[in-house]
Amino acid sequence: MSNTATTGPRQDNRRLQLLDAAARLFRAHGYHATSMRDIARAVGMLPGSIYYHFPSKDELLLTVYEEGVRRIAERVDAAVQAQRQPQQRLQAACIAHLEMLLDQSDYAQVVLRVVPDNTGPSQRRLIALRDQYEVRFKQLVAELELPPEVDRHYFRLLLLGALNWAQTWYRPGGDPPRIIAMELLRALYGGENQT
Amino acid sequence: MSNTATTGPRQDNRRLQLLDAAARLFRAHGYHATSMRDIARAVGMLPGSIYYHFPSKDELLLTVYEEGVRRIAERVDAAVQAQRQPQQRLQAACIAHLEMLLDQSDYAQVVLRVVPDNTGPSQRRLIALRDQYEVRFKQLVAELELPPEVDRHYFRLLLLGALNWAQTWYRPGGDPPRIIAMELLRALYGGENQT
Amino acid sequence: MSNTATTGPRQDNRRLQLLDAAARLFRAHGYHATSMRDIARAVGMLPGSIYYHFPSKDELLLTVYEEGVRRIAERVDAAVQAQRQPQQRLQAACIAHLEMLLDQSDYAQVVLRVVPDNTGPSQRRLIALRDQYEVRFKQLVAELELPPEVDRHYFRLLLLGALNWAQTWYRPGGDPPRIIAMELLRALYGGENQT
Amino acid sequence: MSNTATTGPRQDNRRLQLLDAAARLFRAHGYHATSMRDIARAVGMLPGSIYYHFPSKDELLLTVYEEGVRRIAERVDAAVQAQRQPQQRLQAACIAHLEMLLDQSDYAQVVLRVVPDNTGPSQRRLIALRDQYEVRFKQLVAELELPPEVDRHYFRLLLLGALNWAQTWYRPGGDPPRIIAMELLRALYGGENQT
DNA sequence: AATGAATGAGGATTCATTCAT
DNA sequence: TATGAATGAATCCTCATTCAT
Repeated sequence: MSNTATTGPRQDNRRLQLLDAAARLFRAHGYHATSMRDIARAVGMLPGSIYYHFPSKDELLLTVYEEGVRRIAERVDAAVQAQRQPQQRLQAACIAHLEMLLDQSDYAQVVLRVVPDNTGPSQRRLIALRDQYEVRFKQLVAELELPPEVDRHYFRLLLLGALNWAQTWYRPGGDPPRIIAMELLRALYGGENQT
Repeated sequence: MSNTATTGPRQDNRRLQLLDAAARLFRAHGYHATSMRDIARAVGMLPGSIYYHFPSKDELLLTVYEEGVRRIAERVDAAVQAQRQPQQRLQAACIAHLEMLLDQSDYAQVVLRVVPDNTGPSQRRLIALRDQYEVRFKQLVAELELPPEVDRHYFRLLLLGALNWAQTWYRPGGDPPRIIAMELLRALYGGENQT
Repeated sequence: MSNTATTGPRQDNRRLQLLDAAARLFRAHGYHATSMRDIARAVGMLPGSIYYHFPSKDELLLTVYEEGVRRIAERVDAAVQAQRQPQQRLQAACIAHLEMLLDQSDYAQVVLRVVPDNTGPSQRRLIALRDQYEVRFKQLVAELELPPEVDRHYFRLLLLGALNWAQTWYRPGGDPPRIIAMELLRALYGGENQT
Repeated sequence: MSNTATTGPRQDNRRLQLLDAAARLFRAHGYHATSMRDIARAVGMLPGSIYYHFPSKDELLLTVYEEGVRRIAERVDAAVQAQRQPQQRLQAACIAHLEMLLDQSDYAQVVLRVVPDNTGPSQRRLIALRDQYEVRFKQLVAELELPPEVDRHYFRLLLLGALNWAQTWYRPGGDPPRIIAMELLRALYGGENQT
């Protein structure tokens, strides 16, 4: 098990700085284009000093991933629990998901941006983490009323794909994530089923 | 302008081999994880020899991108022109798009898989190429009959996002791309508007 | 002078553990291939903590060397003193020497295995320690009856070389050290001089 | 198969320089204490440039080993073939062996000096090379007339051990290798069997 | 049209060691 | 007695690229 990002009893200050910097850089440039030197420089350390806190670049990514999943899941779960109606539960999830994804958390963005392919020995763990998060949406879609000819599997993939791909075209300054989420949902539901 | 892959009166044999190898490797491992050595080895050349054909790795990527856009656009355009009804024109486009993206063309896959971020000086050109391709969908959506409250901008982003994200979860052996495209569209249209 | 391992009125527990671990690892992997980390891990310490007990890796080696010489000398001396006849005194020395060297003491093995070359500033001390041990054999050979044309200097080098080199080809499970020592001596004496 | 050290049709100049430098440094400092930097500096190259000629440090060692065995075997075989009598054939072998070992060839010295232990993935090949060389001595000893109670296996180990260990105490300026070899043999044969 | 040989910078990682606590 | 955190230099090696031939 890799260490969780949440600190122990002590301050563990630099470890968190390190993790933050790694998340920011992985998100901005991808895994391969980010060097340990870059990360070290970002926190004012020497490259070798990172290895006191993390045994490898791969493990650093894994820890960022874990923390990313933890954070986005927390936010989405909280948003969902505040709603009763299936339709609104899903909407709340989408908004929270997109806000984390576009605006707020480098950690969460890494989870979707860094393709766990040829990133080292933790590949499978990364994929498992991602899947473990997406299970929520499987459930939310299951609760939903949908026309019988709609395959819920593809409905979920349609929705998540559209949300996740927003990372690609989103630019700060346009519509805020909340609006984007709602517009995408409106486009999806068409005229019917409106709240 | 870098030459397109089809340019050149002569055989230009090795150049094409080189492009094919680059496309295959960029698609499989990403830009940063693919080295010039890898590409050279794949065509039985020495790394230095690539530079007779291409001035840099960046330019190699750009050329693959251009060719990718050319190929997917060609296929999509042909599919669209075979249809008259807006609904079916869009459907045909989606199917062609997804087939290229998932199954058929390393070139096309690179266009979506390699995030043009910190991949070198051609960043902007890459993004422009991608955008230039997506214009087609803007037009196809414009022709479409849609409920008035649906924003056509977001409708397009929803659809393309869902299609493009399929790269992430698609595994050969599951439903073929054509079926996936149609299921996603059915999930999008819900019960209404059926052909 | 660095302290010998037995010095210290107190328990000096960790210091001894440290030496044992260092001896074991130096013997198994050599000086350069053994890191302070390895040694620390072997006794459940952090690398920095070693420096409370020893000022440097070099000094650690020196101490192991000293202890190695002390131990093998002790054993050989005891074995020799139990015999009267020159021939048998030498034989006893060879057996004790080989048993320590092949089987019993990591410390003793380090003395012969780690070539004191570019191992740090103690080089000369290490060589001196080794020489100081070998003096015993000079004496044992001096007592011996030998044909006049045999140079006692080379006789000693022949014998010690053969014994020490056994480290190279010895594998546990073959003849035990005692037998090896006696067979080598028999090969050396040929038919004559038999006890 | 690693490349042999003997040049191809071209000059292959730097490769040989590299091999020479590696042999010299491995002999002088051992494998672990010699860095690629050291080797590069010795031939006026940058460290990375070595990798054009050799794929790894381990392979460099392997090639030196191979060349070392080749050279010493060649010399020893030539010396042996010039003699008829078993006793003198062995003597010639010992002299040649020791001359290579002490004076002449860094390559040969590496074979005996660098313990193939924790030196990387070629360990077994290194040991095999060493064994393959020593087979000669098995044969030479087999031809020899020896008292029946002498085990020829141990006789060979005695002899080779004594010769090889000479590396440890030999200092230029003392008796030359030829004399040393003969003195060791005289010590071994005692008064009898003299030529 | 390509090779052989190299460059120089940078890749991740490990080293022995330090020192405030 | 030791730890936690770091240093600075070095480790082996790979990178994209160059250029005379």
